[in-house]
Amino acid sequence: MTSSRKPGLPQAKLRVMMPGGDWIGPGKADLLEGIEATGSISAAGKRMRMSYKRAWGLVETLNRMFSEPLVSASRGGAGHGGAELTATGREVLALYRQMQHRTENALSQEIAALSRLTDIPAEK
Amino acid sequence: MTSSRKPGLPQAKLRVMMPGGDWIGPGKADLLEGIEATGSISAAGKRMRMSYKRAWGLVETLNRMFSEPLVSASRGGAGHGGAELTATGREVLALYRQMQHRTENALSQEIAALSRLTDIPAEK
DNA sequence: CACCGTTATCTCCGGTCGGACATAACGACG
DNA sequence: CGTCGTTATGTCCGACCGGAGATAACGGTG
Repeated sequence: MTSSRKPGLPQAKLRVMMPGGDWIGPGKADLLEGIEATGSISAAGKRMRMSYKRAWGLVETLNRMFSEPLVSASRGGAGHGGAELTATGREVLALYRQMQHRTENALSQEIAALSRLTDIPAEK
Repeated sequence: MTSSRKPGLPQAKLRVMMPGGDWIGPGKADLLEGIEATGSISAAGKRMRMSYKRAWGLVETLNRMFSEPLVSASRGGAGHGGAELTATGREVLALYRQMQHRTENALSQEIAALSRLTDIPAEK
């Protein structure tokens, strides 16, 4: 062994700034995914250990960001209320995941180079 | 004209998470560039309309992130003190800019698709 | 040895963010 | 028509962030 290194590789995260000044990043993407998986804003928030207030605020922002809402929510009713992604919502989520994968693939070279710069040079 | 759109395209910003929990994003990259250009932490901060305290804190973080400092600063002396990028600093800055360009190129397709989702559909 | 501009460090403070909690509305269902 | 779980909305509060400003250290230079 000639050098040691902090555990874990550098990791690129993506934030897509939208024209209105809002943005979508890993947090909102995960929340969308959680809503798709659980059918509920509060459950999706709970999964991420985030208060309902915050989860609801993020959804409100997401719904403002595009010309059509990404999340459709309903109170009461058969399933005692719930939420689901709209077609636009699924599309935006898929696009963000696609962007994530593309960046990961595009940056592996530089990630490795940065990781080397966290090496602790061996003793002379 | 069949649709209108908010001005400006979506824009991807990159945040590279480093193993220690710190990260480097557009702000720290611009600050490094400013230090390289001005030879001073305070001048670089001023250019970005940021307090010296904040600029100095960012530099401290940057110097902790890698195995060698990115910025070398000196008080007093010939030029009344100043700061410059180390070789590692220049390398990290170049790598980040490279990553920026690669992501821009890799994501143009999805950026365009997201932009279409901010269109306001034409009247029927 | 005083001067200079920058680095380095401190305190104070206002704005912001998010959590915790409370409350109400909702609407099908039994 | 009461029950239920969720959405929707509010208040209160502590944590954190960053700016403003003060102060000192530094070390060549004149």
